[in-house]
Amino acid sequence: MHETFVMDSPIYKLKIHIEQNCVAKVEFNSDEPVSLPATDLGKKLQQQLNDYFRSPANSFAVPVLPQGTDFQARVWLALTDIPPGKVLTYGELAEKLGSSARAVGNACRRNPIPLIVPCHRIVAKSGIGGFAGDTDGRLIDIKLRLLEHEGFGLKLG
DNA sequence: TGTTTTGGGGCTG
DNA sequence: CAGCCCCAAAACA
Repeated sequence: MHETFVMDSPIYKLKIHIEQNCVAKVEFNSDEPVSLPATDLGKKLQQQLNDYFRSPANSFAVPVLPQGTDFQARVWLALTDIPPGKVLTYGELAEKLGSSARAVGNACRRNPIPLIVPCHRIVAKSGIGGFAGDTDGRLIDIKLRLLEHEGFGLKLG
């Protein structure tokens, strides 16, 4: 089972990919027209996203497609333990995992499901860090706006 | 402000 | 396997 839909959000247009009844990928660069989810999971996720944008305290509870190396999976799982309104540095998460900041950054950079797997809650000790594979531009702006939505000022960066 | 250390991952032979 | 390169970091001089 495979479906893709595009939804609008206060932050950006979101393109959601669903495979094997799991969320598989999220993209922010869709210029395609908005389309409606067809599956139960798609509808549920759309609802959760709307709830999140209404209030950041609403987090996500959806199955995600197993992907990546063992280490990447460990990092991505750890990300889901960070609640809205909290941020960790790459180094702090690395310490929890017995790894290094550089390696954690590598894994975050390859997170296929940004926002839902909240890699935006990881920042550099000095600076904003990257988002969705980029280190500047539009995607960093989205990261800043997500963090702002979750209660942080625009001082990061 | 450099420079070095660092660990995961991809690529090549 | 080794060797080499790339990185969303951080420590250090």
